[in-house]
Amino acid sequence: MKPTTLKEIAKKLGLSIPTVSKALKDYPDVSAKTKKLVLNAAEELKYRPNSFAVNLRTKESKTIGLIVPEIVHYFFSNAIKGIVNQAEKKGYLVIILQSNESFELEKKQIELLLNKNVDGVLISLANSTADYSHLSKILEYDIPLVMFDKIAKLVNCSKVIIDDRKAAYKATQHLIDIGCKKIAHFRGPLLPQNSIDRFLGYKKALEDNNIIYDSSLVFTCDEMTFDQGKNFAKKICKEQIDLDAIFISSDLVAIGAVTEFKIQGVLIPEQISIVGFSNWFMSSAITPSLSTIDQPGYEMGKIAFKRLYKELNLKKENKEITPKIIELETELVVRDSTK
Amino acid sequence: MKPTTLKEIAKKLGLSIPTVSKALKDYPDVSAKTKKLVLNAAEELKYRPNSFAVNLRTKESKTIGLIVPEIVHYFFSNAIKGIVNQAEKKGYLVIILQSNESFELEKKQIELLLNKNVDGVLISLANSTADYSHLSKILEYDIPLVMFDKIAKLVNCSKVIIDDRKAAYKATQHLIDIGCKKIAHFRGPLLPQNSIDRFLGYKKALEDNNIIYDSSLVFTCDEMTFDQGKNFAKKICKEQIDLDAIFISSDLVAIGAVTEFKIQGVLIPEQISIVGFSNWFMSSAITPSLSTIDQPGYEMGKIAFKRLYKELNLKKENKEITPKIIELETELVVRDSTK
DNA sequence: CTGAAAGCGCTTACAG
DNA sequence: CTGAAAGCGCTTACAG
Repeated sequence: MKPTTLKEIAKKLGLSIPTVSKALKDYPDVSAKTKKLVLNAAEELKYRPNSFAVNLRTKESKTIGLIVPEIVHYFFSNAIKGIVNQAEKKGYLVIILQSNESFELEKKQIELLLNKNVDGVLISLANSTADYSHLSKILEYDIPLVMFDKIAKLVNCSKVIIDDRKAAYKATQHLIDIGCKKIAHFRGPLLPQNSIDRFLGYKKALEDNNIIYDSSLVFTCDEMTFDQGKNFAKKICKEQIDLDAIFISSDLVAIGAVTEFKIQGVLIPEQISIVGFSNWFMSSAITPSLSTIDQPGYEMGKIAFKRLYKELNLKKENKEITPKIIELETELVVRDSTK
Repeated sequence: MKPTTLKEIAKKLGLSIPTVSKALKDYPDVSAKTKKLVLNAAEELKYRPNSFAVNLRTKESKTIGLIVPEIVHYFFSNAIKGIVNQAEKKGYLVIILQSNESFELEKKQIELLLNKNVDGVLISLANSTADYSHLSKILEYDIPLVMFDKIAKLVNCSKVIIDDRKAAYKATQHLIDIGCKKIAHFRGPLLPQNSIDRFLGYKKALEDNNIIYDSSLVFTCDEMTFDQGKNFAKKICKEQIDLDAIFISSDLVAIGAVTEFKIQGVLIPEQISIVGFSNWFMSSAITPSLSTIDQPGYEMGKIAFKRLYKELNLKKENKEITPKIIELETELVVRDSTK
């Protein structure tokens, strides 16, 4: 079945194409009678505007691009969900791309989105992204850009983030409050701002409580996996590293650690208290349930889109866009691993 | 910065628009000298074809639509990943939508995709989808459609599936082989083909082994959640239901059950052997590790796109599309919960 | 080898 | 109230 065009409706009714177009768009200068005729014919012929033509005329596609480092992550798939749902509500469709934590891929994908003429871009950066010219390029083309969670401070666009430093501080302070003195930290990779900030928050909490920072208690994960958690836990047991608590930058890693500690017979929280990060749904399910920082993925996605939507509209009205940093509150969720 | 058009390049070089267009597309009837000139100018002016105009001319957008019931599911996010990666390789972009297991939303979203003039559609159905006219509509517009995992047998399009019945049979047979005699089943909701087939495979295995099917041993989950698993396990303990094995249609539900059984002091696999379904990454992580059926999500997504790609090309060549059912092999992964 | 012409399907400013 | 005209930016068949 071929799609119907305005031309066909016009021909059928003996009207001109502009009149049909205007009738369908309910322009005030078309007679009610004509409108009715056109509407009926459109219905009958199952008219559907050719979006390619509309895009070309209006210079917008009502489509945005989204790049995340990894789709298969509870946090990101939740963020995607928030973005997609919100976008749909506002009449926007979302093209999704995954950088796979690769800087090179991320650059290529931004090219793809620019070639596609998306109206705006939402991005959470790859861990390996160290240069930001590909992002500046988006801005140069006057395409609204909003970064969320994994951001680059140096890029002058709106950002939706949590205060990682504060959240990490809160987590560490909690461990101190329940009496822990030798607090280790499993941190994320070196480059991403999040891991840096979480590490700094951890360190600051120690300092503020007069606990001497000991770099030998900081373990750096190159990948945030279950096995990393297991392995570090194994190492701690094997080398009998003396500690009574760990603040771990990711629930998945934390659950790996908890699993290994259980196997090794280490009691949680009696011997080691643990706080994770993200409030992955499994953290409430495991035994002992995991204390953690709730990182609102769905909410972040939703708000990132909302901000982008605002900028999209500002642009349409030729108003200036002033980048905005939106910081969402995080909450410490206390569970059995710190009781 | 305004995007450069062919017109601008033509003007700059004193050439016509068609010549510039052909030079950029490396047509053989343009002189090498002109090509060089044009290529240089295009580079310098950062020319990028206006995709809206290209779409309108070529009548294709190199974009496909994807609808899944739920983005935040390990299986689906993996399938999405497979689709997006494969599509990118073939020069296609993917618009993603989530039906939220709602039939109504699914219908609306198909309208959105048709309005968008996507080149093809990939879909995994909502549990509540009971009527298929919205899917037939896609086919009526000659838009290639491929369903994966959650399919409707009645729709005449290509499908990528696993043999759920066979997989369930395999899982149940394994429980029988290790000596279990009173085998329960936690099944999924009533409507989806998958839950039906898995149930039938379970039943068939019992029959083939002369074990009498007992409907009181079948527990129906309305949602496949951790808590459902916990709750059914709790019920089994409380009512002291006599069984020595359970085949559970989802790893998440199975892990919920395992967690509850551990709390209740039921030994796995000594008292109850358990086989899950999907091979979620956590199933190898928990203790005891969970035997399960490996359901290749990434692979299914990849192959679904490949099939769609094939149909997209057949359509371009005006060749007829013969729907194809592609069945992927599943494997039983034996772990500690059945040893 | 180059370019004038037509057209993809729509929208909108303008004339009548 | 209706329609002829122009144009969005490109591609392609055709003339020269």
